[in-house]
Amino acid sequence: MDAFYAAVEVKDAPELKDKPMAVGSMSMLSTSNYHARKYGVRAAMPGFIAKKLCPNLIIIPTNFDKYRAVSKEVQEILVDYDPNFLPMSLDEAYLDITEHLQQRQNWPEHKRMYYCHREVKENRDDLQPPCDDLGDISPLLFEDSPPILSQQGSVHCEVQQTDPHLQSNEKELHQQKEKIVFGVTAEEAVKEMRFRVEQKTKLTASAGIAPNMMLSKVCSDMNKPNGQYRIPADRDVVIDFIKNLPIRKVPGIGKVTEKMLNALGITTCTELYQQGALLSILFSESSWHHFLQVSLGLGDTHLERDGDRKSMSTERTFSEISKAAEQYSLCRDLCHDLEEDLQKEGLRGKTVTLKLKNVNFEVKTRACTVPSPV
DNA sequence: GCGGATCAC
DNA sequence: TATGGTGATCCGC
Repeated sequence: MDAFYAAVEVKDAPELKDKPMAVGSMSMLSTSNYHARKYGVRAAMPGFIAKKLCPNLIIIPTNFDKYRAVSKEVQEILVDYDPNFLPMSLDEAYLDITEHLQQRQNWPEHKRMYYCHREVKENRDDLQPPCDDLGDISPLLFEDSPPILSQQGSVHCEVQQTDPHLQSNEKELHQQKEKIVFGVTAEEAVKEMRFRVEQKTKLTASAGIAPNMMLSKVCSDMNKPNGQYRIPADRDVVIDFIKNLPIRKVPGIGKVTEKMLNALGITTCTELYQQGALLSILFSESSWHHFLQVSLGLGDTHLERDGDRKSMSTERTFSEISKAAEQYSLCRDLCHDLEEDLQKEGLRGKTVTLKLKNVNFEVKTRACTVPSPV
């Protein structure tokens, strides 16, 4: 989902739409809308710094319950394409649409047909002119260059307008429907998926289509926001795509690894491959193996669902305190919170770690076993 | 087996 | 004023 938390908040408070805004607090932002990003305001940035970059930034506190509810709506659509899909967070998931595509080849048109519903207010003297209501309408299908319909490969996609008179005159609103038929290719299926998500939630999503998870993740960033990108299952195309790909784009290669590889003169995946011998000496076997896989465009093709959780923890950042009583009090609060979390999953007799964390120092209690009952 | 480092979100 | 919280993995010891 594009700028998910921010998009949800803007949807619920349309006056924010054209303003730079972010979700989070003065201490930490979760995400920002695209207006704010123009100023360099990014996720994981402290709000007070974001404010220096963009003094007009509006910061909305997080409403996780809302995001969870929207996330559920989206996931109800994803199930149709892969009942075994793998959510990575509230706004991101992997799907294996191999089987869906096989089925889809034989689907008659009506199973790939959707009505684009759009609420149109009747002209009334006490209402604003209808053109001012366009804010309610999906940019997806009604902007001058609609991203989904104008993308390559959309030739299978038809848009027809039904007779508006058939639907009109229902109280103050009438439904103006447009019929859309999606094709049978992977791209069409994914466009359909994103179309349904936007129709249902009024939020846009981006997608990557590729032969494995690593590549699809990278692809999903290519045409963000509100776009998609496909790498066909073709060795030459994959190699070509990987060739100039900055290693930092690869999931699993973070800031630290990037710096280490940069120090070796490695910036792209081609260089990653070329330095294989050096890497096999400097890094562990498994790291080297991972680098090699990446540099060849290889990745997991199987969506493995996580098993049981392996740990549960609670941590809190606090301002510097030196009084023992206050420190103990914090410990007790942490223990209490962790106990509650354990209760929620009915976990007892598990090993837990309590962690006290401060900017300048970190105190860790030893792991202990939660008595049963706590 | 543990803790530190790293990473994703 | 002010830089988060949770879970996973890898690796050295």
